[in-house]
Amino acid sequence: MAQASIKQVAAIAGVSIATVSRCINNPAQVREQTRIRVQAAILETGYSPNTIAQSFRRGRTNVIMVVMPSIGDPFFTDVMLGIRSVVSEHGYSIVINETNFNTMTAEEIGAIMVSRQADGFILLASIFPFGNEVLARAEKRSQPVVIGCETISATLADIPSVHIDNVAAAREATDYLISNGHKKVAFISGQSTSLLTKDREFGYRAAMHKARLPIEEGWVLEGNLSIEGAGKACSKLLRHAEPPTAIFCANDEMALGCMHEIKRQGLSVPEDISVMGFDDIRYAEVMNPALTTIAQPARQIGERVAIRLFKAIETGNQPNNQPVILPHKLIVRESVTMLAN
Amino acid sequence: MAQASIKQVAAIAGVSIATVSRCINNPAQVREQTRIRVQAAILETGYSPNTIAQSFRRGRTNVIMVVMPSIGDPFFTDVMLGIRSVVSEHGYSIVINETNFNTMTAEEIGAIMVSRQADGFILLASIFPFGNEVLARAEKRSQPVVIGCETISATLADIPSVHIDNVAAAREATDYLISNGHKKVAFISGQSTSLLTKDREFGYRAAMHKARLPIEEGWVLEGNLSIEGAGKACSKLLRHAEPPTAIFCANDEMALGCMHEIKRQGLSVPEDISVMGFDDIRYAEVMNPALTTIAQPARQIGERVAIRLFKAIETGNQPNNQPVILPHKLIVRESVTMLAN
DNA sequence: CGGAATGTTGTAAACGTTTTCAAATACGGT
DNA sequence: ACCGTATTTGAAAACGTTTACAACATTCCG
Repeated sequence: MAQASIKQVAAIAGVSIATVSRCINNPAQVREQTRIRVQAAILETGYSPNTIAQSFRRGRTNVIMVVMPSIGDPFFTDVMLGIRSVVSEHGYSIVINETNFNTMTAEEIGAIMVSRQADGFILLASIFPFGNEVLARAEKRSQPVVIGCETISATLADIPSVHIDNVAAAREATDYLISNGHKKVAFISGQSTSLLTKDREFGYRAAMHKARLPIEEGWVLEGNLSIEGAGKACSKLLRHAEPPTAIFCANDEMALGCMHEIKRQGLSVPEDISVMGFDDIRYAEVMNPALTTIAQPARQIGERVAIRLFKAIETGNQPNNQPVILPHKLIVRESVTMLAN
Repeated sequence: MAQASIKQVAAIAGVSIATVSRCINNPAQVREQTRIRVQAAILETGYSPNTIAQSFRRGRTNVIMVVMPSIGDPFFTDVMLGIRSVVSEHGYSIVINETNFNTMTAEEIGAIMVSRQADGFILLASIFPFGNEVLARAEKRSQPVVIGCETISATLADIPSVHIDNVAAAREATDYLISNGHKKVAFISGQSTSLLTKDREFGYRAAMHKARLPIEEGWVLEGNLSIEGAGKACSKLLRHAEPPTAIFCANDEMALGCMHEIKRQGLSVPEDISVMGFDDIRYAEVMNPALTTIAQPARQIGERVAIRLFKAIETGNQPNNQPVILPHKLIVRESVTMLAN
């Protein structure tokens, strides 16, 4: 037997479908005696409303779509924790859409957003070049968009966002390395499409410049935010004519890749070379040596992003576009040490 | 201006909505001259079909729902890789539903599945007690279900599944510890609701028993598949009157937690105590010492699960219920060493 | 007891699409 | 030019809900 519809429930209970609908959505409105009859019919048929039909009719899905680089990234997973807590408080569900670390084109993302399966979007990935066009379409059907973690290009400055000050944090991290006597500091960035890691690179360069330290050709490399990518970059760094004494990675995952590669080459962290990460994922503390890094308030970012989104959904307006900047924190552990000389 | 509907496109192109629909879904069926006019109208209005309406009308969502313990778990993330590749080949999308490591009740999961938002389900989590009732409902509306990784309770034996032989793998892991001279081997399991880790515990017990090695009271503890949970369990183990010389963890995440705790207590792996994991997540190799563990063919599991699901979707039948058992592999690294004595 | 006010229910329209069926048109062959 | 066939199109129904509106029933008050 196929799934029961509201019609069959109505027939069995001897009422109209409107009454059944009211029993479900607004029980107070229907007489107790009727309600009991309908409840019985629902139980008997095993009826449950067809969500698709509901969404269709209501013009509302009660779904939030989160666009993120990868579900495998522990940092974004922590952000999701915050998002989820707020989203489920509002009785909404989450649909996750991965960009596979930004390899999806803006058009692909746009196509997905356009298909109207969500009432709002949270963008944790840099979608670039991300046309205003896509956002205009989202706005056209009043689907608010909030950006988390990522900074965004100037042309899209009017989209609300929640993130830390990546430039300042990277500067602080680099300063810490410098204050530990390191003069030769390398940087491993993310993909060139990731504006967020560009900001971190900018902070690194600023700190080096301020300390009047040169950045040798070949000290700034692109990992792809992965262990493997960083391993390759690190290997190049170690073979560099002027090898760095410290490596600053744009995320922890890459820092782990570096540490692994350094060990593989028979060197050790931090004795031979210091490594600094970014994000403070849960594996950072567990590493040996434990990873010195910058902590982001991941969960809190998630919460704030979601809160802003729901404000927009509920008021029907895009939230005000002032970016929310949350504090970061340098976490000193064992992977960076004072340069002996 | 709100989002254009098919009606407006039809009006602009001077055709019926049926023709517009055909232009999108079956272009060969419409005359080129007409098609061009319609295309122009689509471009002009920025029209894109309302997916909700399509799903509603078609009675098909083109969505697969994956129920998994946590998106933060690197192992399941790898399984997802396999699932995704197959699913997107079929032009379907994925909706992920987390059980937060099985803290969701079977009723909650059931409610989600029941809401008919997906054409099929992949269960990577042990949902227990998982009533036949829920599955019956899924069957009623012909939504096939395939289980991955998890073994399932006997009563549900007729659901198709894809997984490794967890009992044999755990036996092998334990045998490896024993063959390294370890006689005092502890085991940290997952939550009691996780049948999968029960199987691993069973394998561990079988190997110990076969080697005529006693399992002291307090050697089998419950972590909750997390770093923290394992840390606590490990700490108890280290304070045990008869402390083990090796700890076998039901997953790698917990093995990392153990290694961290052991280090925190001023001991070292593997000199003072050996640690063995399970899953071979990408962090296992990066650890220092690198983690000895059992590798599961995660990606392949994902692919096979998805393939079975689509076979069921396409034929309209539940796939045959023979479980597919994929091979596991012992990965020897550095965290287990021969017991000196 | 009349009527107003309130409470409860049913009818029917609407949401945007796909699809069946029939009608209309084009085309090829004589 | 005409018929038969193939191609192209349109009208209308259907999917399962929610909801505006109207109708009916009940209660309350004077």
